[in-house]
Amino acid sequence: MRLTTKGRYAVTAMLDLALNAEKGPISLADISKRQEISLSYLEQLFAKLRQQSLVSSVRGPGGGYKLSREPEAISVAQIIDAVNESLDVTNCERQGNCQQGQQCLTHHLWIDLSDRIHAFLSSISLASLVQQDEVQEVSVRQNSARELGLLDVSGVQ
Amino acid sequence: MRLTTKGRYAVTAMLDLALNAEKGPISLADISKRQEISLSYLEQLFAKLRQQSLVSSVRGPGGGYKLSREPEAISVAQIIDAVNESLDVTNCERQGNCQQGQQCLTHHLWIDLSDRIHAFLSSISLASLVQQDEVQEVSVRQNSARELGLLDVSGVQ
DNA sequence: GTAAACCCGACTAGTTTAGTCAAGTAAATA
DNA sequence: TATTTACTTGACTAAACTAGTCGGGTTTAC
Repeated sequence: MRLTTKGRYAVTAMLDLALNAEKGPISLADISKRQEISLSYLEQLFAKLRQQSLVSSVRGPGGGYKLSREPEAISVAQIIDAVNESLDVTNCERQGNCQQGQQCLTHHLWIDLSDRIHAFLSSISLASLVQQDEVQEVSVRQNSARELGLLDVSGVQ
Repeated sequence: MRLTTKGRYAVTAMLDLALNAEKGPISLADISKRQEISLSYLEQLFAKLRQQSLVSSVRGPGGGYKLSREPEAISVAQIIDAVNESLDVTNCERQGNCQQGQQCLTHHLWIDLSDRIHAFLSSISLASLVQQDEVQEVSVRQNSARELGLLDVSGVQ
């Protein structure tokens, strides 16, 4: 299993989309500024999110991305899966052939942990994240800082 | 967060130690054969396990490693931690300075997931693994296959 | 027709994993 | 005390992956 910035960026970007949904299509440039994620990298991630039908795109000026389903119907697990990060912590991809075609000593333990991680992240939808107080606060901060021009966003990272 | 063969090997090797404890010190060569883990790699892992006082070593002929505590007092989380694999899935190492010194949008989510993974693996001791039926079965298989010479272990992987 | 935005593929520096290899040191037994 | 077994340490490495960059497209609103 890996859970790196790739998966975290994807979830963060999708949450940004959910939070700003009422503004119409959101450009990757906007997400890039608000969330401080490289635009080119976002393009890579959104290519995969689009392939998995989690977002749809609108081309041309004023275009951008929007969620292709209700935020209630998109779980964090689905997003991480879409960008090819696996939540599986077994070595054998759950097949039980970890040692000469048979189960290794700790197979059951890793299956169990994988199931718990998956269950947790499947139980969390974008909609439930949007409702959290912490998320609301950060979102307000991000939007106000930007509108007030307080952040020098130009060349940062 | 990473959970790779490094952490899995460490847990497997420690469980092997717990299962074969009554035989006295267990050599890395034995663990290497039973669990099919490279001897040199085991040496690296056990150096770290010893530094964290999870095992103690006995030198000389007939020597090897043994658990330095009761198996009830060693958790899977401790073992993974000892070999420098982090169970933390945040980007900021829980510090909350993920975005320009303040929390990123998904900070709380990753803290929550990290806590759950840690709680799960902390709740599992070597002793509780030893008692599991699946583990018992695999252990019996490993020992009998070896004593009967059914496994060609020489050049495999 | 031009600019805003998405789309796509090639490339890459750096890090980590999962080891190998070689040269030791410590201690039990003959 | 010689020998052997086993631990100990450190240097090295191929392959894979991450987290990007770069350069060119294409689509569409105005």
